[in-house]
Amino acid sequence: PYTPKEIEPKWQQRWADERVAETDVAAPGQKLYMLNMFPYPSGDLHVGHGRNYILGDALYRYFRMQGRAALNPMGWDAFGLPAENAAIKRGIHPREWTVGNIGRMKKQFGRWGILYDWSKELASCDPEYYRWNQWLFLQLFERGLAYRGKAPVNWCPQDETVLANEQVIDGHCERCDALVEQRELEQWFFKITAFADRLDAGLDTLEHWPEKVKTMQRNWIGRSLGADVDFQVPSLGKTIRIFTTRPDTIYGATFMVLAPEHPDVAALTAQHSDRTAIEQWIDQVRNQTNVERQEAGKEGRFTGRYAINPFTNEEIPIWLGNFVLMQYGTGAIMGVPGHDERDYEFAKQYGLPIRVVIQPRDGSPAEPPFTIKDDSGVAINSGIIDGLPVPQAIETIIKEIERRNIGKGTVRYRLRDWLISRQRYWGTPIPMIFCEQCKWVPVPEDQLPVELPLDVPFTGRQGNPLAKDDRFVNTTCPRCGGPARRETDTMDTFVDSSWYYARFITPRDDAKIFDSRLVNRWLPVDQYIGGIEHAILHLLYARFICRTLHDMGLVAFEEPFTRLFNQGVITKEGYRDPSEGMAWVPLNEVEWRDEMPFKRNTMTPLVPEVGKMSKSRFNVVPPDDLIDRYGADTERVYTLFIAPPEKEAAWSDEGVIGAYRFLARVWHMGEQFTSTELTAHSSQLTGRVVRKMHQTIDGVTRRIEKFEFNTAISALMELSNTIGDALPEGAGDPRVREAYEALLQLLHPFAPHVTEEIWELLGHEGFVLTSRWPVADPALMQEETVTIAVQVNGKLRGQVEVPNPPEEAVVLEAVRGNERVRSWTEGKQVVKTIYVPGKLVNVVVK
RNA sequence: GCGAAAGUGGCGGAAUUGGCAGACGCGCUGGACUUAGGAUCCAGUGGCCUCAGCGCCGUGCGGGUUCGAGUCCCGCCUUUCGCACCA
Repeated sequence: PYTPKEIEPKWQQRWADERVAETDVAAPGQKLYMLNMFPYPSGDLHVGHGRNYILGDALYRYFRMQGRAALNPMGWDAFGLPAENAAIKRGIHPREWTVGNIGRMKKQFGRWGILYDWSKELASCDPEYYRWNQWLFLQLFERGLAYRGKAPVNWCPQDETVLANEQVIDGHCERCDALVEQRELEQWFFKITAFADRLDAGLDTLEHWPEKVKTMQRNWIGRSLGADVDFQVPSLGKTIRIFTTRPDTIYGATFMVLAPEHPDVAALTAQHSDRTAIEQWIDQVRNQTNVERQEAGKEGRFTGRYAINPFTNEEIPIWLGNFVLMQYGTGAIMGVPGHDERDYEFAKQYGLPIRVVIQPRDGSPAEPPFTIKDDSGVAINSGIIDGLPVPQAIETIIKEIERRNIGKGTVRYRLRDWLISRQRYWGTPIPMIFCEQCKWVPVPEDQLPVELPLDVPFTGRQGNPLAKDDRFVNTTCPRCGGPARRETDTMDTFVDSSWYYARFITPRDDAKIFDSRLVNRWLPVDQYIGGIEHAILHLLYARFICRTLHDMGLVAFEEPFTRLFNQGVITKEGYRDPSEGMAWVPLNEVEWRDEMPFKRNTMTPLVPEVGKMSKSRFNVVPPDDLIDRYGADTERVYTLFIAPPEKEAAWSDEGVIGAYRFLARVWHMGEQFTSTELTAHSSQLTGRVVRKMHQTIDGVTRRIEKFEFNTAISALMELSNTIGDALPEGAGDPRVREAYEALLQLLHPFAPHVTEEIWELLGHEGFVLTSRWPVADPALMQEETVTIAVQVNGKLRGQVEVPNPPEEAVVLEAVRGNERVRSWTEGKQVVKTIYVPGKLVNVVVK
């Protein structure tokens, strides 16, 4: 019988002992760098996590069988908040907690039969790794790409730290969902905006990235072309600069709106008739978050001042508005209510004039707000650009603006600099020292790493424990030797993950960040696999840091990941506790879930819900029971079979059995082959088996390359069924046995343990992994006979079996109803060749 | 609101190019073997009928192109995801 429980540990041990996945990066060969995004070691893995790693392993084994020198390393994104929270809550040191989790996860990878090159393992919380984070910081600092700046920043009151813009979702903390506050603080930033244009342009070169991810990055970078234009404000004797993407609508600008934070606001309102009221309003809006402002609707106040529209020379009122953002553009806009929805809404509310300056090309009247931007719109009532289609109008007006020296064509980005300071303990210390005399001084390279002290108290109150550790904080200034204080903020953990893929090549190098020669040989990563949740954060930061490494001359490429694949999540039916903040009560989920949707001890009704596996939803499937009962191969095959890998997939406990039965059948067939002598006896079904084998080799190969693992496995099931049909009589037939062995090889990436075991029982030396991937013979792939359906007047009139498929089939005449079909009636009798090898053909005759 | 993707049996999902719709698997029905079956094996399984016929209907809804449409075109509906005052 098929006993995965005995087979699997044996092979896992063998693979580990033989170090089959260890790659010599200096050895020659056609390189292939596979990488799964290194995980945060949060603890136990469930079958949902498994998808990602099983996928990568199947692919890795496939490439190895293709003879590629493939590298498949793994490491740990080991700094981060959960470790610190665990320390506060349970009194375990973050390091201890993290190391324990790493051990459990590593063991789980082993039980899944996943092959990683553990000789290259790294963890970002090790000083030997994070010292290079610090080194990188210093390099960026030297180049002006790391700087300290005061800016309104996102503050999470729950986690007591600042957050990057990328970590704020709808005004809430990405991690704990607390409402994020705006605070004016001095922090460390990386100047990612200096790379906005290159990061945007580079997306076009990423042919093998999902469009979705590229679109998300494009939107995040937010490149827009437009113009800066200066409007005179005679009463102040100065100009105010606005930014617009629609300079072609400038003749329709009937007012101007400034953000309440705009630096000229004070001067503009200084002599306002009701100064107190307007200042009160400004204060109120300033204290609102963007979300609150949006909820309030369009609100504004007239400043009492006017600007001059440089093209109409009209006086236009200057307003303040809650919908204008100081962070984008110049913090001032020209109001064109005829052609912008927001301006239109504002104008309607305050009775400002609306002027139409663009209309549809066909001359039909434009209904404001008419926002067409392509050449189906034409400028009207617009002086020098009258009659021009929008794109030309934009071009012409920008030239005129530049000629008159009142502005220029500009490119603006939505992207803002990356705030990397975190007021937390468990992260890379920022290697900077503050001295009253010399101000901020970088830690000299030879003093790296600045080590994180391990013996600090975790109270969970009053912020970062580092700041209270005098031995850490007090130091001397590297420049003047006077007393100084260390920076106690640590780096965002996304810094750690922005370059780890390069460190894997030479992970133990203690003299430099990595070996450029070898990194240039192995990188970029050929196949990167991970969740879509990193579409912006990690992948954008990594692309940015890669460019900085490129500019330092350390790497020869600008894009770190050639191919990207985002696997979908695995969902399961479960329940959600609608009462937030209630402690989770452990319970016997299975019994409880079926019986009553109430949380034990509380009687809080739970809401049925299908979703991602999580403890709070009571729908986590731990792999252990599953593997004990059916084996890791079953989980692997089921996980890949369940759905296309990029799609969300619903886990079904019943469905698992199908994968198990399949493997058990393959096993059972193996027993028949091992107990039968080869006799050269030919079964009637042999021809069919041989053809099926070649078709399957071809199909599975193509499907793996296209990440269609689900249909690759279904094709293997078909081959298995076809071979099964030829048994037991066929067991002695060498050609049937050949097909069976091909099945084992094709199946190996998905179910490595069972295929290894049978391979050995069949008397082969060595592992399937080191054997070759089979090759299909196209000549033997074709069907022996082709079924031709004959239709008359569109009705099926029978079928014709054609042995030894002809080069072409012949249509005598094609008809539709009583009508001849023209395109089919050229020539005399032979009208159209419609035979396609391997396919059913409809021959239409009269 | 804007943008993108997707709608196929009881379920997960198949279907190079427009060419046998529903592969493969789950579930279900019947049978075999069994003291037993939540094991295994065999058969069946889209719906309908005047129920075995060379039958009718059928891929979200309504049209269109075509000898032929799940697939292409037009218009709706629904769902999911992303963005959301970015001027």
